[in-house]
Amino acid sequence: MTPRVYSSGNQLLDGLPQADRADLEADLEIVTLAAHKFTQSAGRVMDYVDFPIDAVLSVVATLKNGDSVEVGTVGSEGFVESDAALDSPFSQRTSFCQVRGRVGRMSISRFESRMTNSGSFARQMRRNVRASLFSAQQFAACNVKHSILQRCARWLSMTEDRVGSVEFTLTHDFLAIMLGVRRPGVSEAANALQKLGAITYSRGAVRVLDRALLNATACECYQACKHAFAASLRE
Amino acid sequence: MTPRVYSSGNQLLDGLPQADRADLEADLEIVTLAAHKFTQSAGRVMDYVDFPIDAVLSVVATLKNGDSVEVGTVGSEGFVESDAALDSPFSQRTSFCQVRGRVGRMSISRFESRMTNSGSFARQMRRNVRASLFSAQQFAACNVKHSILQRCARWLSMTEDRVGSVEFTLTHDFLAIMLGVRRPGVSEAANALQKLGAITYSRGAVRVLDRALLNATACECYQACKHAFAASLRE
DNA sequence: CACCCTTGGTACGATTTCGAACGGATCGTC
DNA sequence: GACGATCCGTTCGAAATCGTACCAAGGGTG
Repeated sequence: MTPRVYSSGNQLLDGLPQADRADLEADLEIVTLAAHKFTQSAGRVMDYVDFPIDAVLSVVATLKNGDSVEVGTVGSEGFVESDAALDSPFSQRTSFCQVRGRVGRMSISRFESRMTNSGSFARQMRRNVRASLFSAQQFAACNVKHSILQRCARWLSMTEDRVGSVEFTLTHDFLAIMLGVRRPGVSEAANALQKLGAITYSRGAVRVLDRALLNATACECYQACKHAFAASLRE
Repeated sequence: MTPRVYSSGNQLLDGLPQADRADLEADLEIVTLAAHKFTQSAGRVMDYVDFPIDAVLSVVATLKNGDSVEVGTVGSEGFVESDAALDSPFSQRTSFCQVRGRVGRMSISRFESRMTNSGSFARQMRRNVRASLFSAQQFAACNVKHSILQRCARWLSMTEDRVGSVEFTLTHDFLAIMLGVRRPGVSEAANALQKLGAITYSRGAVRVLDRALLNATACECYQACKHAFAASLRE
């Protein structure tokens, strides 16, 4: 008989050695987040760290004029916010729930305690930070080199992977903010994707019809980030 | 009589507690890098880590079509490459010397040994990674929201701070690659900055005439990154 | 001094994206 | 079933940026 091992639903946690997972359940509060619910604020002390289960969180950089641009997308492959694994209780960025779902929430004190007391835990978190850094860098290049259509397809591909469902809710307006472009720019791109047969789109609900086509329409940044996160879980 | 304490010229190292600095000299080889000399390659094992003294290094993301975009600038406030502080001997990105000068070079094995054996060393490195992450995220937003003129001014401001001299060498062509734009785009912006009286520019040599004006022409991202790196050294 | 190579000023039309606005369609609510 | 709010398709001219190309000036080299 195999021993029952707690499974949180977050890949980062579930990839930890059994010793770390044994007492994990007590440190995690399962919280269901509504779409657009904020989870961290830039410059504020973090009270907790979130390990998404089926929620998708977005990390954004906010400019002085109020514009926000997405600088990271986090699903069950990661956690929010990276700063906690870099010896800081302050979040440098704002984050919120992009697609409704559950997260495993750990108090910052328990997180920090695990960081100091478990080498395997600390390494697992840092490997994820590494992928997040890679991802932010990739976005920097992507934002200046790829078209709105490519970036839309990239975003939808990344989100589909994280949601784990071909359908999820998202308005053009919101996606435009994430990509740092105008709303009609997204509408045009979304329409093009619809005409291609890659997706259908209706009143804030996306459905991916042809995943391969969607992925192929996305720029290389989709695969690059996917591989970076996969590698960070594997190694 | 105050004890003679080794000073490397790199702020990150010189900000370490005395215990860490005591035997630092033996682990550092002072290397003078020529402009455009590569120091790390994406996907390759790192042999060493560089702590710039008066050199300025650039970290770039390279796309499949060969285009490179700068995703990090590193002077004496930091080190290259962050991945070493994130439990990985592999560099995720390519880096090279942007402005000729000296770096303190430490073998990856000595670096890793210090990371495991000195908490203060590890914390100092991770605080810098945190600033690098912030910076990469800021670039992502900047690249999609700010004009070429603003980004040129940002780049020149950042580099002037790191070089520690009002004059340094840099061609329009190279700056265009870093910013991910066309060379004539940079020429126009550089010309505008020259007409404003912020800089002079001639055959690959920039001279900053009016630092305040240059900084003011730059987007907020200049100050944001500056503060992030300053805070990472202070805390 | 003649040459060549690097550097950067400038111009061209093409393309993308912008900012702003209008209007139609769908949905929830009363 | 009427209403208001949300969502999105579409359009407009304006602006930024692109890709490409050509040429002039400066500097190094032989």
